[in-house]
Amino acid sequence: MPSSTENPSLSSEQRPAADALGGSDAAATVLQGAPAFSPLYQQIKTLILRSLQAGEWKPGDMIPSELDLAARYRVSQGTVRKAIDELATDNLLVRRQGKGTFVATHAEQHIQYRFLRLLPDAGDPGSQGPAERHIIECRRQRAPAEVARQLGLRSGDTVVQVRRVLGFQGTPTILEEIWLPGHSFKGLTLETLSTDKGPMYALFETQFGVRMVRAVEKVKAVAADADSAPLLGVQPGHPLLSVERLAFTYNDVPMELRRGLYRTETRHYHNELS
Amino acid sequence: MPSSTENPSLSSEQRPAADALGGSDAAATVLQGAPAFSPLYQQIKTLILRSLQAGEWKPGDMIPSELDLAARYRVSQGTVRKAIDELATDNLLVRRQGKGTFVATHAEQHIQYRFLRLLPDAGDPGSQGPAERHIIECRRQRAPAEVARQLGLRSGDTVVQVRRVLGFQGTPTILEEIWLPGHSFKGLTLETLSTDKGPMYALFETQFGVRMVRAVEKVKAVAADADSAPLLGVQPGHPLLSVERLAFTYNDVPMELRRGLYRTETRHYHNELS
DNA sequence: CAGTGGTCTAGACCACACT
DNA sequence: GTGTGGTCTAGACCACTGC
Repeated sequence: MPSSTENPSLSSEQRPAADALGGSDAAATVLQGAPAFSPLYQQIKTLILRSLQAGEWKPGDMIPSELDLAARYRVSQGTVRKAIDELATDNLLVRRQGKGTFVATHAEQHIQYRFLRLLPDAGDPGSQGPAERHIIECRRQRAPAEVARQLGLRSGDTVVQVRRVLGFQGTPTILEEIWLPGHSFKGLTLETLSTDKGPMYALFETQFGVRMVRAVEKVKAVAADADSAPLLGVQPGHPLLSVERLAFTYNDVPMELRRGLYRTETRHYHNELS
Repeated sequence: MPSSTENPSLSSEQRPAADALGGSDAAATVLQGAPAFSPLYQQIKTLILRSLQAGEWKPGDMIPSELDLAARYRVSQGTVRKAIDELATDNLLVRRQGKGTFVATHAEQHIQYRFLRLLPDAGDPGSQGPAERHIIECRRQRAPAEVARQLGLRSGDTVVQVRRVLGFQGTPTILEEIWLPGHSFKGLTLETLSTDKGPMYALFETQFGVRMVRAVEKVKAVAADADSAPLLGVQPGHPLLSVERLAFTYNDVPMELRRGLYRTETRHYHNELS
């Protein structure tokens, strides 16, 4: 135990929360001007987040126990607990009683597609086996202006473009166009994608160290055009769901833009509101 | 109020009620079969929920302070706190520091439509003022089989059917068909609906004591049919978003079925995934 | 000022998973 | 049994709101 002067009323100033136990300490940060009050557990949350970004703990790994972290950050278990709680509700960590707390991953999640909201109208979702996948193409090119804008790239930067079709029980159902920053996805090839089984986001984690954390989608109704229609086996003009997804890594950095066309004759986009 | 509000029954197995928790219990009850362990804060949550359902505290009301509730249920403040925390993340309660904890309401929420996910493609959501509303009809009838099924009614029970159009800046955009259990919405008329300003869900709260708590939606792409097209000012065949919403009150009781057709030329259905 | 929710601590004990 | 997360308590103090 360090200096017995660990007095309980540390809340008035920002606690440095010495990262390693090495004890850089006592350097109470002075809150000048604007910086609003930030509770300790928020600071802990940020520190944990930083370790996640830095790859100190990788997807699927178990992170140190609450007591270990409490010792490391020099706070009580309850404070660490609250930080982890929030990270868990954000789906960045997964708690498992009796075992430990783990870094969330897109692999090993018994739900095949974590972000895909398309469900069959009837029957349970798991009943129709995995989707059939056909990669149409995978090439590197210069980012179109709109793509660059959404991915936070400079217009002209290299992106990887992937096109593929997903089918269920022999019926082509989803046509997707995916753009990824070339810089972060060096070496992604059609070969890689075609060979791989399992969710694409799992591949991104294992092969490129990129973990998608959250996403926003814009959904519209559109008519199938001459290009898309044959790939989905419908007539031009057929109504399709257009789903544009922007997915983010840690720190709200956009890392993927995905434009999908969904057939919804026997499936629907499912959403829960509260 | 009279002191009749005594401690409603907590599961006796783990809580000897008032006495010191020294070691007096150990009443390791052998409940075999189903009844799994239920933490105290969950029981508290259920009790609070019950009070909400019973209307002891109405939407907009302030509920008793944490310390009051802790005394009432004979538990610590922390336990009440955790119960309230969960109810707050479920959007059933709203905490306001320094003021109190309040029952959530659809009125007074600066967001006009709590469940409506349709946003303009560009510009901020609040910029285009309120929607223009036209009630087409409001009548009582026997529930079609499918409607009855989803609302948990017997086929043949009375339902209120409402049809209306919402427009933005002069453009009809949403055509909705709404079914409500007749039993819970006695006295709902076209007159009432037309006169009222503000969200329909707010009206439901104030006039009928029905608070919608959560909802699930099924979204599809469809083609405008001959009936809908003129009401939305589009050609038959025009692609529209079909949004079927089932909304629930407390206790997951279904209370509204709503089928909407959305024009999405300049708007999109927005969704956040995590 | 008093009252409310919000943070933090320290310690006890319970439930669960592995070995 | 040991180690993990999960629950519960009691008490202290902080931050915000309104009288």
